[in-house]
Amino acid sequence: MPDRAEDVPERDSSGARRDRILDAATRIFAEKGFERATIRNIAGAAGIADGTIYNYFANKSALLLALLDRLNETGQRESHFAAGSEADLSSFLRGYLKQRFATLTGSGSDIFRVLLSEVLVDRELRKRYYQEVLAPTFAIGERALLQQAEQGLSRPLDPVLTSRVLAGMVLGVLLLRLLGDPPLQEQWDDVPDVLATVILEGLLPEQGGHRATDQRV
Amino acid sequence: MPDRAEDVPERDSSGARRDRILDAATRIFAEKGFERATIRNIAGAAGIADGTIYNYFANKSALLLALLDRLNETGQRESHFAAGSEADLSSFLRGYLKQRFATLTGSGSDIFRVLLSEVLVDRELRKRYYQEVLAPTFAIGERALLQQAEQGLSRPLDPVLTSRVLAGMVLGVLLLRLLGDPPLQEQWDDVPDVLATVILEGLLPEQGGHRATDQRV
Amino acid sequence: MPDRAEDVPERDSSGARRDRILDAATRIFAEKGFERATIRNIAGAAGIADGTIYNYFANKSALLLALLDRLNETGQRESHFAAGSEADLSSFLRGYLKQRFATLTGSGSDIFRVLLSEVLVDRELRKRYYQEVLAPTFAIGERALLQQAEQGLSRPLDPVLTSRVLAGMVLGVLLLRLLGDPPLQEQWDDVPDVLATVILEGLLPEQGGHRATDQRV
Amino acid sequence: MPDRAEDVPERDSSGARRDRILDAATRIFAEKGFERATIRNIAGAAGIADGTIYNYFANKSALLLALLDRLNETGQRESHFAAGSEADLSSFLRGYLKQRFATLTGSGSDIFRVLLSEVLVDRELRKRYYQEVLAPTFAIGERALLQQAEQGLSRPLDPVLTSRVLAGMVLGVLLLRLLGDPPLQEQWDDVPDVLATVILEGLLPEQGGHRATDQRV
DNA sequence: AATGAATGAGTATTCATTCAT
DNA sequence: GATGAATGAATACTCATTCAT
Repeated sequence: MPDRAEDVPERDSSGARRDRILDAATRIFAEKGFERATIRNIAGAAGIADGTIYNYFANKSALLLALLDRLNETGQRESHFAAGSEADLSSFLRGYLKQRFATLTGSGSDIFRVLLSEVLVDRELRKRYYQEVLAPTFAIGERALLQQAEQGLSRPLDPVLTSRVLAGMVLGVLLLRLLGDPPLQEQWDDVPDVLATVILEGLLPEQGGHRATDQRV
Repeated sequence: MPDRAEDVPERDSSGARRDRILDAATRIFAEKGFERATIRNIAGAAGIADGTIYNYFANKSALLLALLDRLNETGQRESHFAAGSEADLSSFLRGYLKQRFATLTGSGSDIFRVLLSEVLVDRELRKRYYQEVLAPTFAIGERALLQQAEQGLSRPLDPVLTSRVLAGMVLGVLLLRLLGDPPLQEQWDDVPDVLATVILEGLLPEQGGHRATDQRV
Repeated sequence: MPDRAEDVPERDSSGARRDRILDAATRIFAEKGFERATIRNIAGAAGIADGTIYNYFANKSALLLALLDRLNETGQRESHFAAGSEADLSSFLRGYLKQRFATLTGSGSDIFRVLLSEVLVDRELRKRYYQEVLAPTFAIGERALLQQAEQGLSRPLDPVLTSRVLAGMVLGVLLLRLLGDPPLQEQWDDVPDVLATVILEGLLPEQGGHRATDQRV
Repeated sequence: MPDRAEDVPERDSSGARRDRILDAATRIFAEKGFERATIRNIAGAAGIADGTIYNYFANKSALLLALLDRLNETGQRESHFAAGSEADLSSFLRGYLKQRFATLTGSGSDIFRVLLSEVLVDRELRKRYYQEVLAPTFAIGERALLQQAEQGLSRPLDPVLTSRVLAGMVLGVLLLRLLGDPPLQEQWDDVPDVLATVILEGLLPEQGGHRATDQRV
């Protein structure tokens, strides 16, 4: 059984141990929330002594910040190709949605849940989250919307608020999934398309019948 | 001495004292979050002794649940008239948005923030929140969307997912505001209309130019 | 058994409980020193729960400061009559010595030992001790020495350094006793007179043989 | 590379490294006190790894004991010549004072401060300090006083208590200096003479006016 | 009902010491 | 010998909850 890395901790490089701790923290934070999780819980889950955590992180809060960094790295790695696809609005949007949904689903969604929970309630963390995650996202969104509008490819809506509305849609749907909505969990793969359709074409029925993108679910 | 109610709490009816406590809890929870708020903080803010809180609430968690109930009551009171307005899609949507934005803005947004923070991280509370708040909302939304679609007033999108997408939009935009986004805080009054326009007509430019609702910001 | 106050803690006035805690702290500090004494030790010795200590003192350090205050109060109470006796040098000195020896002997010596131990090593506490205890003592000593010198009742030595030398003698002898010197412990009552003789007349043999005070041991 | 010893510790003889550690310990102990100093602090100050200290000392306490030994060695080395000078009382005393003041001033005073702080509070260390430092000092003092008295060179005071009183004076003045008294720090060089004068001749004014030693400050 | 002192379980963090490399 | 990561016992302090008054 060579791949039982989880159970046989011996031989850890320093970076690997740091990762083990963050993995454990993710698990425990996801289960109990940041405040209710204890260092002992996390150390136990990581299979190390309490004190060892402090060889890698200054304090409990630093664990959360490290998770934020992790989320950021993942997001940036994945947004590389998204930045290049500035073709038409429709494919840009679908690309963006896929990317965000990918980042914040799976194990990333656990991190996101705890992080969001704390961000809502910790002013300092909130500021950091805004600067490192939201602001860059908005900046990209505004630029893309502006480009689209200039080329006549989208309605001339206020790019600032519109980027918020779009990001909010993604965030909100993700949030509803985190809150346990069964349909969103079961049909999660269909969501990007519904979302894209609503965003692109709206709820109102077509009047001319000759819109470019027409996607229904 | 009727107008000393706020400053000099003496002689409170039992219900009024309960309310005082919940008001204090709202304030303190909003400021520090549920876990970091202490019973002593709340008692102090309410101008009573620590122990007195336990005459009105079984424990600290019960305070949070009571706040959830409060939020529910407010929401239900305000959704009465919204339920009746099943006119056209546009006015239904704008009505719905106004209502939700009203409920979750102002002092309600503080409660919402803490509640959301805990809901994300407490399974039991999450279940309750889903059953008491989200599920009813979705039910109303699905029914309304179905009606609209049957009458040909909206595109025939999946009402289940679409209701999630719509609710998610509202939730997401509110969340971004709670996370401190300056544009959303400064131009909050413009948001419902941008949201409505995107939802109703989408981002794509009009092709026939004769859509019923055309609202730009 | 009405005076078993130590064993039957029930019915404590608030002040009495504070005193119980300080008594316990004195005992434990004396036994193990400030740093090695634990709050649990002290609470146990006081017959109360750990947390209760924090209803009376902000933290462990506050216990030490309170002991310093206690020592101060005792000292001041006893120095009342000493301040009045500004008769001749000999009786002033003997009065001063008796007073100081009294304050810093018995249960006071335990407090003094711990306090001194910490004062040596804690800059903040040292400053406070100097301002509250030593500086006032020196001020009194300098004034008295000056008076004596002006009236020709003492040699015209520098009052500033001489007051230090005198205070140092007392302190030093006390210290040697605290360090366990058997002769000082056994013949403690004789010490003030030897001290007084040395201070007043010096070690050198009399040359005129007609000095006022001549006391040997 | 002979002059890089201080900055670049590489290639230390074993004894030199031991000394480096003790020097570092002296510095750190003086700054924070024994209990609040950490092995890591000391290792850092010595420019070595934490674990290395345990190749030279059994544990943290052993560092303190080694410092005590160091102080002893210094004291004994310097008391050699003092022991020989059994001329007259005055020069004996002044010699003794100079010697003690020299030993316990400068870098020695830092060691002394920490040592004293711990000695006051650690029974075992206290016993050792008494046997190794105080007892021998008293023995020498008693013998010297007896000699002086037998030769009629001093008053016939009890040599046991008088030696304590004399040692106490030195100790006490030093202590007051350690406690931060500004006059003692600024006029430290004048102190031995004031002390000697008081000890030899007392405070009382001369009556015959023809004493041998007459020293004022 | 109101009070607030008392409780004591619970927790983040520190740090002397060990030991594999 | 030197290293420094790992250990885990130890501890000050907090705070929800109780209950005698």
